[in-house]
Amino acid sequence: MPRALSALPIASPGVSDLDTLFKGFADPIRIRILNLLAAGELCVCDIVRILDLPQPTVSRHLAYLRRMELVEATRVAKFAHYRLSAPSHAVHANLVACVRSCFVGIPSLDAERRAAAACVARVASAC
Amino acid sequence: MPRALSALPIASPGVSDLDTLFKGFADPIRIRILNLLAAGELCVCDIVRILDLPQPTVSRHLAYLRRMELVEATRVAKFAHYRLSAPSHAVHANLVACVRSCFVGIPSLDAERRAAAACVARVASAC
DNA sequence: ATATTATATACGCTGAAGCGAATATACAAG
DNA sequence: CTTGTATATTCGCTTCAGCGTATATAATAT
Repeated sequence: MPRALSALPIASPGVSDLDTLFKGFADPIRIRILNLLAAGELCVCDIVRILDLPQPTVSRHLAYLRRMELVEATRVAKFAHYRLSAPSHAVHANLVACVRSCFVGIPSLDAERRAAAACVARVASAC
Repeated sequence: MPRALSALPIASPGVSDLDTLFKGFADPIRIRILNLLAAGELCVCDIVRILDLPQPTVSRHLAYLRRMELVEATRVAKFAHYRLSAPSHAVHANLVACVRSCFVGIPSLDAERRAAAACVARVASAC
């Protein structure tokens, strides 16, 4: 009796999956957004405020990241809450881990990640 | 007496360095080329043969990777020998490590890397 | 209903990247 | 010098991504 394939986690990606993944990271604004989301779930207005960018710019990049399946969103009342998706394969997992480890020590990213963490800390309520 | 900064290796990159780095990986052909070079130094004709792509296409992507400082080349007689550059910071190092570890198990990349390794093995001589 | 806040999308434009085909350069061999 | 092999670059073209502006949608409040 053959073993069932494991449900979701970690399949073998094709080259085009890798391409998609790296393209998701291949923009300075998206790098900054992914760095923020490494601190936890944020709504669009938090990201706009922390990165100090026009809202349509942020929304467009978030839509791009959603298409690449690098982030997920849920709507809670007026707010769209974005978070990093669970990695779908080893390379994806590695890149997310890299955001959490290798990005530390880069001053501008450190500052933005701290601001995001403060936002996440003010949990459910205002922000 | 303050400690001297270590010579070349591992400085703190800016966001635009990260952007440059990820853009280098953000193309299926470049992913395949970087995967080949993980096996060792190769000349352009090897890469052309293994990937079965037009030579100008390969040369153009190699030029791109050179500009991004992801690869280096030395000319030996008629042949341009390409290899991965030494990582210039932690994120770069992480990505190169990812090529060597996470790319393993992806069938098409495995096959191409094996072909490259065979090429590298036929060391100095023909190939 | 109207206004306000949050978010997403469409439009027109610009710039960069990719391709195939052709051409240029570099070197070796005859 | 001519030929042949290896590599790089240029050209014209197309596609895509990014931007700012404006507009659409969604939910809440008045």
